[in-house]
Amino acid sequence: MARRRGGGNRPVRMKDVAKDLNVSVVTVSKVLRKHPDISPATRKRVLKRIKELDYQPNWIARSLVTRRTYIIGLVVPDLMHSFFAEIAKAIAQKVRPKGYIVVIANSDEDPKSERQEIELLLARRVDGMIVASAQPPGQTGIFKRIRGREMPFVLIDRLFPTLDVSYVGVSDEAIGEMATEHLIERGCQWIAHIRGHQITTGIGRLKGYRSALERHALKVPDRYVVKGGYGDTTGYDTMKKLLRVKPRPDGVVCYNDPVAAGAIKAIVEAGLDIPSDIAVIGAGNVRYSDLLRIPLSTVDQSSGLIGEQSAELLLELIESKRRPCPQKILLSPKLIVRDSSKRDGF
Amino acid sequence: MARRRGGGNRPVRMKDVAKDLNVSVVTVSKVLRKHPDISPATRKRVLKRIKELDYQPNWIARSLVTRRTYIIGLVVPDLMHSFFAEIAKAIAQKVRPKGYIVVIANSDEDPKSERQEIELLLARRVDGMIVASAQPPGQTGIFKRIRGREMPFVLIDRLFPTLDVSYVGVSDEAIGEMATEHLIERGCQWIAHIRGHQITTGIGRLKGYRSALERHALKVPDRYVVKGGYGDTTGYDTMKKLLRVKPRPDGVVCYNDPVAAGAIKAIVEAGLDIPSDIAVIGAGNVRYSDLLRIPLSTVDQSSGLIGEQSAELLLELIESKRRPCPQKILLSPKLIVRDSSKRDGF
DNA sequence: TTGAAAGCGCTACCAT
DNA sequence: ATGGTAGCGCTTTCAA
Repeated sequence: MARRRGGGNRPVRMKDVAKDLNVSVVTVSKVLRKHPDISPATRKRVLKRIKELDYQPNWIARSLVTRRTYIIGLVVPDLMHSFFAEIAKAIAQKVRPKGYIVVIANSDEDPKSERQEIELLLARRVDGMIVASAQPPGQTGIFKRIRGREMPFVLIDRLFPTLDVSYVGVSDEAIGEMATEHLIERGCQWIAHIRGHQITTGIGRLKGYRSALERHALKVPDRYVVKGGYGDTTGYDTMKKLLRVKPRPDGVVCYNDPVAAGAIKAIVEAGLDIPSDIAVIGAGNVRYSDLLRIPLSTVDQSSGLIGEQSAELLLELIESKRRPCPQKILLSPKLIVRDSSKRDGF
Repeated sequence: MARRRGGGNRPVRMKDVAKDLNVSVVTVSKVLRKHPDISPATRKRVLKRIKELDYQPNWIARSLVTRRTYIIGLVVPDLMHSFFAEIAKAIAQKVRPKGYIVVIANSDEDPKSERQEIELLLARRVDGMIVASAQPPGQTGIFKRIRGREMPFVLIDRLFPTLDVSYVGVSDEAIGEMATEHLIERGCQWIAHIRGHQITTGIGRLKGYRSALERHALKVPDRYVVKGGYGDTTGYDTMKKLLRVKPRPDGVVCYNDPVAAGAIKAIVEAGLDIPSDIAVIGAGNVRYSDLLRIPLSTVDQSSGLIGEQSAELLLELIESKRRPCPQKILLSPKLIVRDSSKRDGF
């Protein structure tokens, strides 16, 4: 007994368990995989010895045979953005009970780096991938490559409409519309938009902003739409410019919460009141939005749900023999009203 | 040629490359691992065919032989806290060039869940682990287990002094001292402390707070130290209590930035001015600290550096034959002065 | 410089 | 219900 514990201290193998019990390796293997045709007596003996020896199955060896790694790859533009961190967390939670682990890759919002990360995951033979892509709208080559490898994958957050693949996210157009609609209801007349440079999501929100205005027959000149970029600080600088536009905007729809936070700072510094002079709304409902001096109204993108649903979709793709058709899940945005937009209507 | 591309579309193997070229599998293998004794001619032919067939080595098979997975496990209490997200990012960046991928596990600040995650990584035979532990101070069993498995690992952020293991982080005592010292310099007399419940880091910062006061012969009664907990909102409630203490504190050292953000909110709501009535300082220098209405002074813990250094340490442990002795790296905290503490001294 | 053989630890398949 | 055999795709060793 207690063999292999000497020189080298290598981990216990099935063979060791089997030998101790005078059964075959196959029997042990079957017990581990809960195979039905094993007598209760043998099963018990095996289980007992396994515990005694602290045996742990070798995933690598198993993977080699089954061609399954039980690893899921997640590619995000920026783990530091709490939106993606939350998605990552939700995914990990969802797949863990099924035995999968999650490898997170950062693309840093760079298309090329994203492609490299995906190649790496491909080479590692993960069982499936979830990608919030930083590719520009037309660039779908990498996704075709993934599909060519017959690797299950799900896109999240950033939609590529021309592509027939599974997707989970919130309609950006709906986000833009909902935010704008809200400010209109609150009596804003001159609603500006700080748009994101991130083409795929930025365009959608801009479109939503425009269609909401249109529906309410509000004419707002183009100079009310300004580029805000993506970073934390850009909202600040952009808002400063916006304050010089005449007539001064009385409402601002921001691409996302970080941008909105910057905008708020600029408005307050200019000595104006939020929301009575200018109402502000963001998108994403990131964690700290409530902690800003003026708590920020926002459109929630239910990041947790995105994570859960995409994980579920992916597991289906992985575990079903016949590949189900790609499915696009559009989640509804939710309006969160805080102080930054709490002004009376007319 | 182009064999194995038919039924099933299984990935190309070394064998396929070899057969096409009339060389042995071993030769191909050697080329891939840059083994010296291969003629330049053969090498070139092999490389060419590999590219043509888009061959990718099977990591699983390789792992089975070499007993190396090239996977590193990272266990953090909360990926949503940008402090840990940044560490994760830095680690991934550091180890990637060497071919490692990183699996991130969340413990949700729960000791038991952390132990389970660690067990999982152990079972997966990762090459090494980096953990920011949520274990209470005395509980070192799980670390001994990791060591028993001869698994290289590095502790970060949370130090366990009784344990002789590698560690990278900032001295919590130094953080507490630096923050307190700063408020003293700015002329605060009645400095309160909102402490964290997180025993291992909370205790250290509290200690630093106390010793700074002592050095300056400032007597501050115990009622100036209150429990703030760990979440985002607790700083708010705690600060409210603190405002009723007489004489009213004119400075608050907060356990971390999220707590400080809540405290700021409470102070402003009470109609008091920051920093002239009360100066506030946090710790962690999280991303949004600059975006709060009153930009928050803080003690930076250089999360990026923690990631880099711990990764470096771990790689050393993994890649050196003879295990180097455990090394404890204490990084220096850095003071970041923003508006929340910018008041004149006396 | 090249390659045949053995084996990493497991599972699949088919006898018994 | 149990087990022998044959791999999975690679690296290692050693002989040629």
